[in-house]
Amino acid sequence: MGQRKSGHVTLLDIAQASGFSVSTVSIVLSEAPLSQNVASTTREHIRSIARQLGYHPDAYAQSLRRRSTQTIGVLAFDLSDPFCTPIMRGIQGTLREAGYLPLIVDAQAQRKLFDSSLHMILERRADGVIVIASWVFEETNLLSDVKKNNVPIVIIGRDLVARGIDSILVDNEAGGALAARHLNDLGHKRIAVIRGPQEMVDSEPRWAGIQRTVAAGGLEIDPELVFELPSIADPASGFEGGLRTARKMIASRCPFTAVIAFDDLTALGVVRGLAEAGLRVPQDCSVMGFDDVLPAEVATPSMTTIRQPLTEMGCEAAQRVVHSIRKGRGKEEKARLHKPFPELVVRMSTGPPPATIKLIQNSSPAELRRPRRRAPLPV
Amino acid sequence: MGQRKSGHVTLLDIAQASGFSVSTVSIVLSEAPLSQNVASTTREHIRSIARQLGYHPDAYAQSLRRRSTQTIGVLAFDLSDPFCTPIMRGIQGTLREAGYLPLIVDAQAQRKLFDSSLHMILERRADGVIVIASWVFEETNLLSDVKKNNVPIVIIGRDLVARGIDSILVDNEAGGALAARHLNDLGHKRIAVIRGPQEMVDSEPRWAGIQRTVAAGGLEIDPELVFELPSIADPASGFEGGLRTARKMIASRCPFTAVIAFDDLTALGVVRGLAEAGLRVPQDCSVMGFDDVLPAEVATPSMTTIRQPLTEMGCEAAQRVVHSIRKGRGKEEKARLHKPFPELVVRMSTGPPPATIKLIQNSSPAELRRPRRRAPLPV
DNA sequence: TATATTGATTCAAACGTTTGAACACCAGCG
DNA sequence: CGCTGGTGTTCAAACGTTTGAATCAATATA
Repeated sequence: MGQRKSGHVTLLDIAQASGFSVSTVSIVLSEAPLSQNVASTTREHIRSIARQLGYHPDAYAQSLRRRSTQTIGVLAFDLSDPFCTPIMRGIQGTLREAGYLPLIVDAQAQRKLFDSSLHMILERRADGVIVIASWVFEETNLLSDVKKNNVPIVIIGRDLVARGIDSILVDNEAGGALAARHLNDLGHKRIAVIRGPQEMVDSEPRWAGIQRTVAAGGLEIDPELVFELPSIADPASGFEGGLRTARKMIASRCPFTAVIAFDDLTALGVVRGLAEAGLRVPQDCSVMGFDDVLPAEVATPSMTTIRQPLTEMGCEAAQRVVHSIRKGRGKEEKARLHKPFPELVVRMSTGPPPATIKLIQNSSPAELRRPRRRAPLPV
Repeated sequence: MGQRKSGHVTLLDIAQASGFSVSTVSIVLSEAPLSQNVASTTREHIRSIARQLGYHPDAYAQSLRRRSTQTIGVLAFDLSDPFCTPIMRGIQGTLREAGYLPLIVDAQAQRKLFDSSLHMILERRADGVIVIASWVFEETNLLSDVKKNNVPIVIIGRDLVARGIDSILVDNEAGGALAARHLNDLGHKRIAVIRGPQEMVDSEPRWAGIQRTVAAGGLEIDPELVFELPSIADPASGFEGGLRTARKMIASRCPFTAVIAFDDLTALGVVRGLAEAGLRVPQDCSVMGFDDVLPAEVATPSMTTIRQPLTEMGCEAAQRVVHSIRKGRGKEEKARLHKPFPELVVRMSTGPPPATIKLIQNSSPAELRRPRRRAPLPV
């Protein structure tokens, strides 16, 4: 057959097989403007041979010559995290429309892979970069290499405007407020909160939003009911963290009727922990998550949660890079922060508080043992 | 700065900045064997300039020249399906070790994207291809183009040995048997089965395995309790399908104490449907899934399921392509089928059957209405 | 002194494309 | 006959690398 040593069919193969020159073949197959001038018989002939030989143009050679790859590097902190997938959807949809190809890279929740992945993207000459960040995110100075090679970059899940990088980050404060408001409206007075691990930037503003709202309702959160997930490297740790925290919560015997968890997986862990203790959701205790990922939707009871507009965020990110690219490489615009609004999704895991708080059914019923009073929290 | 019109720092830039030739710079930076001969002062000088300018070699130019991309195309039918993610993990881990880069492509559960994605992979000159198939999988003749360009290919989730393609597919028959056996051991006599949509190849053997095992126990499955998911294009349809089927099941008033669902998402749908009718899992009815994906694990009650060794399957696939590549391009080995064994994972969604079957609590209790006797099913 | 040997560096061709410029042919026009 | 203007095709350079062969000192060997 027409195989070269490389094993791939090239223009030269087709040229030889058809009797025309490489140029002509190229012009025909790439449908260059000049191809109008090529005799239609020739065109057909060349095309048929190409089909027959199973020719596919070499994207590498093309990009080298054209000096543009039409490619956007997409660096996801962990492709197996259900949080990433709707974002990817959004990105891919938009990129496709714009005629760009995503170069998907998975950091697999490993810090060290972040750096090498970025390297890779640079070497692949992506025309732009989108980073989906999360707890596993190295403040790598490779980001400045990206700028040095003036490749536009957008980051989702982190505010890096200060470093001159376009950022997209949900309004966490509003999200926290939304959650607190919902429980407030249902009549909950004793709400437990599981904060995210310290290094997560989302954690603080969500907590602030919760506090602000609870305070507005004339209440406060009992400090004994505030927990924090441990710093983690482990990706599926959300669920485990929630489970363990729930156990702790119950063991502490400090009464509560609702839990706001840091994210959906954590919330699912809490549900499990409550179930272990014989507590039903939402009859005995309401549980809320954050993000709205698939497992939250398909669990029973389905999870009430604060939905991040993940798909839209992906679209937005893609639009921005593409825009930056088209705008022209030199044009340094001021980096902007986009703060989409989250949305309350009421499902089945929340309801009115129980008439009496039963804490642990199988041991001494410690109903309503009021905890010692504490000083109000600092604002 | 040292920016060319392309906006990327090249060897030439460094050559000019350092006063050495492009060759020398290349030899130093790519750490070619010859670089031993280069004066160490020169080496350092060149390296420092490269660092300073933020140089990254152009993977396109490199691959073009080296005639090898060290890249494996990975075509996933739907990256947002939790089924894919452990496979991807396995693939990526193994590829990384072997020094290959995955070129991840997402068909986003759209048939038409399959073709263009394969095109893309060919154009990107992947040294090999791994396809993760499922219901959305076009029997595209592009697969023969892949062979024409003699790129080794492995498919997961489909048996395409007949077409000369290495295949990896879980032993579905054994899986079905495992599930049936488990329920049998627990003492269930009236088992409902939700088969997969017709076009899914997994469906038939699973059903065969179930039947074989049930028959071995001297029982049979009531044909009234056999359902089939509709043919679907929609990806998240598993859950919906399970939910709807459960409703139908309950409405039919034909008694059952356990359900074997086609996959985990379907099983979660069933749980929801049962809950709607006030039935508890596993006290009133046991439910089993298949695959063992994340949502099954974090649901409460956690889902008893038949685990596919997805990560291992990914590893295996990667090893095979890499092996085929190393083996040499021409060497046409006979295509093989790898049939990994599934594993029963007992969790909380299954238990002994209830003493009395309560079907729908709020309407007339149709306990144990025995269905009309049927002829035994064909083996 | 002539000739290997080694060390440090460079030449130049090649990888598979694209594309501006050039070429060869033919028709029609003055 | 010399021009102009198509039409159909090819030349050759370029994209950024890599690499076998070549170059050129300087030093060691005969």
